[in-house]
This record gives sequence, C-alpha cells and structure tokens, in this order.
Amino acid sequence: METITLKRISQVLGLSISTVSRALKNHPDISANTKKRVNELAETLEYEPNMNAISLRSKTNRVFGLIVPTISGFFYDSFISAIEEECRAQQYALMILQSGNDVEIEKNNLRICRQNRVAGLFVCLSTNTTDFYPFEKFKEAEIPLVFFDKVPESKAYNSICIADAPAAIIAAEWLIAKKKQNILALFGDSNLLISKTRAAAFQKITAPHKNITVHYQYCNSAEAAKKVSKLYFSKKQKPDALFCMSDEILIGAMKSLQILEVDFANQVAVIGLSDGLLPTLYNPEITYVETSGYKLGKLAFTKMIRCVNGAIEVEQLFTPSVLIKTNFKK
Amino acid sequence: METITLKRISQVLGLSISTVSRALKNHPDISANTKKRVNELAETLEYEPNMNAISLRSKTNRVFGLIVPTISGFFYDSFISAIEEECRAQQYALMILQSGNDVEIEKNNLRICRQNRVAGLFVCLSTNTTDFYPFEKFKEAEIPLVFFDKVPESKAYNSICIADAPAAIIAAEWLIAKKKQNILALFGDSNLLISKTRAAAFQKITAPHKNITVHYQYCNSAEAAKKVSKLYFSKKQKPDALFCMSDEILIGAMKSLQILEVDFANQVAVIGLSDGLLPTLYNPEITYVETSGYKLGKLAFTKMIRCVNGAIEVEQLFTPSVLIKTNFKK
DNA sequence: TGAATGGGCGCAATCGTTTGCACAACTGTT
DNA sequence: AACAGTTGTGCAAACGATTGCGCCCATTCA
Repeated sequence: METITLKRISQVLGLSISTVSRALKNHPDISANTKKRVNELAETLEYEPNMNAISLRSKTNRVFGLIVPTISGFFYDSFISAIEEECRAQQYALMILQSGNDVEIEKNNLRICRQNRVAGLFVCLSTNTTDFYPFEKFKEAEIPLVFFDKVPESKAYNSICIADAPAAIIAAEWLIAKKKQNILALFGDSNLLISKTRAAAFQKITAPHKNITVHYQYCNSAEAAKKVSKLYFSKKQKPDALFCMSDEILIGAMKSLQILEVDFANQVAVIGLSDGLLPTLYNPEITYVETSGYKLGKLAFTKMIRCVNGAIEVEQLFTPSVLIKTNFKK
Repeated sequence: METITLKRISQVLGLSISTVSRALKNHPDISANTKKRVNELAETLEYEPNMNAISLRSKTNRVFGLIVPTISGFFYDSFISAIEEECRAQQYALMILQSGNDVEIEKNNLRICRQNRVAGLFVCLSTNTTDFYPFEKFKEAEIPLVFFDKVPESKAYNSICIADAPAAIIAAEWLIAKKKQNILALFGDSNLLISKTRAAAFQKITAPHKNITVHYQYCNSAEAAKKVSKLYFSKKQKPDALFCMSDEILIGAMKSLQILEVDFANQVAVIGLSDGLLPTLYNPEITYVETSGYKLGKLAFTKMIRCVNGAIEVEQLFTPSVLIKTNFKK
C-alpha cells in the first residue's frame, strides 16, 4: 500500500507541500478553511509523519538509548519499565541494548547508539569496563550520558544510584541490633564501585564492634554466592547472619541455606538489598532494604530530561533506601 | 562538535560525495587508492553513517517494534532479552513499548511504531483487545506482525506460543499419576486465548477420570490468585493438588499456601507452567512445565526474519514443553 | 488613483545518503 | 588517425518534512 506523505495530501488537495505542512502544524499563515480540509484528509488517509525525515531535517532525534548488562533479572527490568513509561509520556522512543557484561559488545552498542543519533543514553556499565574513551565521544558530541547502578568511579559523569552506603548501613545496623556476631556479607563483583561502596559502608559500621566478625566475600553470580554460602554454612561455627548485596546474590545464597536446612526463620538473620519482590517469596519473607529499580529509573529519566533541556552540571544522584521488615500479610 | 558526514570527508579529500559513499561501500568503480584514502580518513574522523538518512533514502528501517503489557516479570523480560540478542546480531534496533494492558495505550503504541516506520512488530496483546483494525493497517502496509504469548484467536495472524495444550496436559497427567483427586487449577484472565486453551486441555485430560474433581478458577493477577487459593485451602476439604498456569499466578497461590502453612512438600502436589527461575526459589522446589520466554523469543525472531525476507504464509508456531521435576542440586 | 498593508500561499533549499547516468581521460585495436 | 572500450569520478535527483523568503491579490488609506 502506498504510504501517505505530505506530498500525497498536497496533490489530492491541489496545494503545495509547504501549505499542507503548515496547516497540520496550525500555522497562522494558513486559512481556517484550508486547515480544515487538510486536517480532514490527513485524518481519513491516516497520515503519520515520517520520523526519519523529521529527525534528518531537524538534526534532533527523539530516541533515547539504554545499555544494560542484561534485561532480565529482578532489577533492570523494573528500571527499564520506568524509563519506558517516561519516554512514552514525553514522546521519546527507547532503544534497548544488552552488553552481556562484555566490553566489546558494550563498545559496539555505543556505536549503534551513535549511528542512530540518540538524543541521550542511559548506561549501566558492564563489570569490567575500563576504557572510557567511547563515552568521552558522547560528551564531545554533547549527547547526554546518564549512568545508573553500575557507574564510573569518576565524578566527571552523571550517575544515578541507590544510596549505596546508607543502604548497607541500614542493613548492618539491623544485624547489630539483633546482636549478631558472625556475619557472612556477600557483595557483587569486586571491580564494581557499588560493591566497594557498599562493603566499605558495611565495614565502617561493623568495625567498631569488636565482638563482631564479618566475612566479606565477593561473588559475580548467583552460582558463586551459592558456593561461598555453602562453604560458610557447612562449617562447625556457622555464621549467625547473612547479608546479600543484591537479589541475584540472595537467590544463590538462599539456595544453599535451603539445601543445608539452615533455619533462617530463627537461627540465622538474613537481610538483603532488593527491588522488593524476591524477598517476599521466601517463607518466612526476608527482611530487605528496598533498592527500587523503578524509582531509580524515574530519577534517571528526570536527570536526562534536564540534560537535554540544557542543564550542564554533572551530578551524582541517589534514591533513598528504606528498611522493609516483611511479614506475612494475611 | 561538528558531526562527520560524507560531505565533510569529501571536502577534506577533494572528492565528490558520491565517490566517498561508494568508496566506503567498496564499490568496484572506485580505485584502490581512493578507497584507501577514504577509509583511513573515515576511520580517524570516526565517521558513523546517519541511520535516519539511510532509512529515509532507502525507505527501509532496520528497527523492530515490540509491544508488551509490561516489561518486568518472569517471562517477558526473558522474551525481550532473546529478541534483543537476535536484533543486535542482525543489525536491527529494537524499540520497546509497554501497553500496561490498556487498549488505548496499545493503540497509541501502534501509532508510534508506524511513525517510526518499524520493519516489523512483535506484539503481546493486552488482556482486553477486541479491535483489530489497527493491526489490519500493518498488514495492508505489509509490515510483518508477529504475535506472541497473548495472541489473537484469529488464524489470520502469525502467532508464537508455548504449546499451551500439551503443557497443560503434561501437568494434568503428572497430577493424575500422583493419584490426586481434588485439584485447584488456576488460570489467567478468562478473556485470553492462552487461558482458554490451557483450561480446555486440562479438562480434556482430567474429565475422563470420574474420581477427580477440578476447581477451575481464573485470576488476572497474583493478588487474585492469592485470594482464591486462600479460599480453597482454608476449607475443611482442602485440595490435594494445585496447578498454576503462570509464574504470576504461582507467586500469589504460593503465598497463601505459605501463610496457611500448607505442606506442599508432602500433602499437596504443586505444579506450574513457568519460565524456570521462580519454581526453584521455593523449598522444596516446585515441579514445573517449562515455558521458556527465551526460547519463545528466538522462535518469534526466526519467524519475523522469514517475514521480512518475503515469506507470506501465516503461521501458528509453538515451542515444545518439557516437564522439569526439580530437585535440590547440591 | 496610487501606494501601502497584510492575508494566504508556493518556491526552493536543506538535512545525509544512495544511485543512474554522463563524462573525461586513457588504453588498445584497426 | 579515428574509434571503441575501460576506468575512475562527478552531477543531480530522490527520500519526506520544514522554513525563510517572496509573490499575488484584495483591502485600506491618503
């Protein structure tokens, strides 16, 4: 089927393309009568403007890019969901790319974004990104860059994170209040800033308590968390508390506790940082510090919009954390 | 920073735009020397072609649209993940839109896809879509349409589903083999074809067994599943088996079993259709019939590619189901 | 009656890329 | 020496939408 363009409409109506364009945009130069005719025809012909032409002509593109290690999981999908909602509300399209934690793919994804002339880019870094040159190019091209969750250590970039330190502190304090003394604390990949920040905060709070031992372990997958938990909870001197930095890690660790029949209802206190769904699946539900991907997405989008509107100051922003002591709601 | 175009390169090299274009495309007309000069300059200037211009000129757009009720969950995120992987491998971009199960938003999303001249569209219908006129327009425009999971009843559209009936049958037979006689069977929204198909298959298998009672219930949310499960498992005559059509429903139902302290390890047999992760979180793990969103995505993409390559036959395709009797792996 | 005003519209250039065609400068053939 | 064939390159139009500028005609005022 022939596609409907301004040209087509102009031919039918015996007008020029420019007049049709202006009529549809309600330009004051055009008479009410002409506007009416144009709009009605556009309606019946179901005219839809060609975004490619608009983008080319205007040199602006209402598309945001989003690069994330993986879409599926308990956190990024919520984040993406929030971003998509906002994009749609503000007439932006959203282009999603996964890096699979592979630096080469990440680099290639950046190229794709540049080719598509994205108006801005949300990035959750892959675990082992060290070369920031490709990102620098975005800065030079004045394409706003908003990092989230896994962000660069450099303060030269916008970053949106959950309040890593406060969240870890809340968890540590909860365990201290419970008089726990032998804590297994599981963090993500040790390269990541979020792992370092959370571990440092955890340590800052627990270190002054000389009677508390904390075993810091870094796991880059659920499987790794499962293994290390199995190790610790098979010991004669089992930990009396478990801290998990993320949902992924919680899944792995809990699997070991279940297999070893550890009584996490009474004997071992478990607390995690979580998007919220996962801890409620266990029985009893796990207490967690909420690290909402959805809220993070909303915040990231707000910052992005400020950037495209010309705000230039680079910011490190955080979403607050809340302790959720889950209980069965009957 | 000034953006690099063919024009810019041609100016620097004292060539025409067409020569530069052809050189980059390795056109036989161009001399080896010129090609070398052009490619080297393009490299150092980090030239990236403008996709908008290419799309406009070629009237083709290497972008697929994807509309889904919601990104987050245990199924769609896997599906999307698979689609994105394939898109990237085949140099397509992916535009994702959520409908939130709202028919108006769904319709609007279709407009957005048309405006962006997507090369094809993946759609998971919202629960209560009845008007297929907007989809017809895609057919007229010869834009391939591939429905997945929640698909139209009409055989006039391509649809990719898990093998609904076989999956439900596998589950029913497993319960029959376990000599269960009082089954609570939970399905999704009763408008949906997948609910109807799965329920019909379940019934077909169980009905001949006169000693078996099946309570068919339709729930459109985890919360609804929780409520109805609570009701049934609070009765004096509790069900001895539970079937859940999806992860979402399993979450709700399991919550009630946990609250009511139903012994699903020994007393009540639980089986679900699931993407795979969720059932393994419970203790003991829940047996399930695998309904992989990831595999579904791969299949949907294959069909899509065949469509854009000119295949015209409309197909209803299915991914096979496998019974996964989960056990603890130590 | 002539000039100024302005409402309503069209022309043409532009965005970046591709591509059919033309053309200039050679090479090799009679 | 004239001609055909080849090689390498440029011109210009096209994709669809936007927009500065200019034009025509009617109206108004001196």
